[in-house]
Amino acid sequence: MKRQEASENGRTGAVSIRSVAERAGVSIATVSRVLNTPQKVSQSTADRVRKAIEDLEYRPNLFAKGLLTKRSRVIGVSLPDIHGEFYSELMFALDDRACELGYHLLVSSNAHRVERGPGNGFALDLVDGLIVMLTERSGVDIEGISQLSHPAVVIGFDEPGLEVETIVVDNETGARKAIEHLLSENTPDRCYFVGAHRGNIDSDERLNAFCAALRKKGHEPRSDQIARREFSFDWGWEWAEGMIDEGRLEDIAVFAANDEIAIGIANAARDRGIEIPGSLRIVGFDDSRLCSLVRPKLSSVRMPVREIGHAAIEAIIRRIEEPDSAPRHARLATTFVERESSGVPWSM
Amino acid sequence: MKRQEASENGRTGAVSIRSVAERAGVSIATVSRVLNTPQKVSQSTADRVRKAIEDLEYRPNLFAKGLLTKRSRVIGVSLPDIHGEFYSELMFALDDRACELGYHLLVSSNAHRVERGPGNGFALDLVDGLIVMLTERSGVDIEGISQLSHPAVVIGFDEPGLEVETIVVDNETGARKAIEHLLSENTPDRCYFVGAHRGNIDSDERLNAFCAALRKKGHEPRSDQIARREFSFDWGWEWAEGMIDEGRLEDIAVFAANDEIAIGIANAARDRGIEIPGSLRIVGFDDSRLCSLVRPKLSSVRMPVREIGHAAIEAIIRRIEEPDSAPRHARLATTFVERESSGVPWSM
DNA sequence: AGGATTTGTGTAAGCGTTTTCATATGCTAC
DNA sequence: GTAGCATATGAAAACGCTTACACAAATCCT
Repeated sequence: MKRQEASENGRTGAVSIRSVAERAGVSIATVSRVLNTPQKVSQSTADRVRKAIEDLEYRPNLFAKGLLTKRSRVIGVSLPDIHGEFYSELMFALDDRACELGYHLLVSSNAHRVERGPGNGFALDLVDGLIVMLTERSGVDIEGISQLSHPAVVIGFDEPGLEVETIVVDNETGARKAIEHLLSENTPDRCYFVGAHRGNIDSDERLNAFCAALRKKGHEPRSDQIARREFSFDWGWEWAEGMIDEGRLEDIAVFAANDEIAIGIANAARDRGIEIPGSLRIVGFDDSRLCSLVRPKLSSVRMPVREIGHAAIEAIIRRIEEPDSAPRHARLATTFVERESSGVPWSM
Repeated sequence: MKRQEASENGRTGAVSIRSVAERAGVSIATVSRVLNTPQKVSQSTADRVRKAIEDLEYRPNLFAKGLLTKRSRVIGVSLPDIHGEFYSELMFALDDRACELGYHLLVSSNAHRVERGPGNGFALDLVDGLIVMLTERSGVDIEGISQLSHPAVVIGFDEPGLEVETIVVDNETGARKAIEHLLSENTPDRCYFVGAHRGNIDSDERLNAFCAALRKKGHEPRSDQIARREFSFDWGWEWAEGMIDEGRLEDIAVFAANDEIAIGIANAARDRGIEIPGSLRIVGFDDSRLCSLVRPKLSSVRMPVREIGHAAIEAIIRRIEEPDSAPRHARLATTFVERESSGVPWSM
């Protein structure tokens, strides 16, 4: 009914280091050495042991191993409740590098929610280290993270004297370029920012860049130039509808805090016959694949997602292997990507 | 420099079940029982032990526990190299349910690639069970999966006598509805299918539904009505350009095997002044968020992503807890979602 | 009231590894 | 030829936990 091997070894895991040792006619210590420190074993014995391992399809028990070594080669990843392309891109990047370096990913998007379900928190004690991604300034105990008994890396939040390794994106550079681009054709009093709620780290930083650029032009942003709610298509749409109703969506430039908002605005404008970029110029943020899928193609600011993922993995592994090294703080650049939606108005 | 607690307990893990036992004045067996079988311990001792656990911030060592119980409450998830919304939605659904049931997710998109990197294969022996998602008919050893020493659930592939639990999507129902919808306004000889390469399970099934519907109308699909390459925007675009060059993209209906292809086609058509749905009617597949972001809004076929994720988790946990129960085979329905891109041609 | 059961707790035997220490073997060097 | 050393292997002690078994005390029955 079952397979030959299966019944031969009895049940799962029945083939232990002991079986291998017996079959190869050596002690279990030697088997262990063949696996971990081959240079300490003579060629001939090693070959014999390896043969036995293969014959028996032996795989070391990771629990036993972990019990001794306190290592699992598993990295915990805690993500905020974000959806969309960004999530999958980041996961791929993380997984990619982790795989290369012989690690695995234990993922949770719920980990940060306070004690959800019976699996209290994370399988914290199984992982060698933790990558935590933050998007909100509040509600997270950054102090707590740095005092975890595990090595940790934080993505998305940084602060001068933080005792934890961090990786952040430099929203400022890309955003500034984007806004300066808009300001080259529109006066600062006719530029608008549409973002997520106050407290969202990225949205706030993008807004700061926006305000700074306007001020540099000698214009103090009016409160009506700034709208905040959430990172969604619907919010962009709604905002745009409101503007149109007041007859104010023409001959202006909008810097949206992400691509979805930007597309919401663009769609509303389009449906009401407002030309992009003829009368309304728009720049999004994230440079997601959406940008090239919509018409006109959306100008945006590129997030270095792959780089973030790779850096995070490398950072956490460094922390795991050299826990006493000083935590580093990486800052990855964003870059403005010009497409059609922010073209020079009369170029059409 | 460090925290009080930290130095008190020495290093990580220094607080073991033994420390708790001593502090509470009981044996380690009792501590273990308080944690695992509280009903076997008197109220008063239990309280005392729990107090000690709290004071010491004791957390059981999962490796030691796993060594005995052979359980980690971790589920392995192996995903194919898919990008986009689908991935993140599925992950959320999986995580969501897993969390609720006290399990964690060990994820890899590389696991299926043959022995990539030093972390050979999966951290297979740490997980209690495996969820494997398949998209290609070839290159995967389904026999191998079913004979893994671990419980397993396969998403995306099914076959009559398979000895492994499966969860598949019924591409046929939704696809048929979609095509019948197209056929209500277009003759079968003017309907086209644009999909991914042969061998992709979903694309093939969708194509089958397409052909079946056409045959039912008494029309044997011509080879030029079927185009296959990949699930991408660019492929859709390219196909459409080719059709336009031959002057054949008008007064027809297209069933695309996913939303991206559909949008590629729609964009190409739009740029060349072909009206949708006036002259070209399109239906996509997946019902991703893209559908509502593009203009005209894209008709599509909804994949029950959340349901798949939830079902997969429930299935694998059932297999873990009752390994001898007969493997079930779930088939989840898809549903046609009508939007603008497939509207009645003259309704505009 | 005395044996039978139930209840609460401790003792100790593993679980499958890694790793220290001791031992044995074969060399090199005097 | 024997002291000295590198090399190859084995014995055994952890690692932190669960659980079968043993035992004492408290509870129950007739």
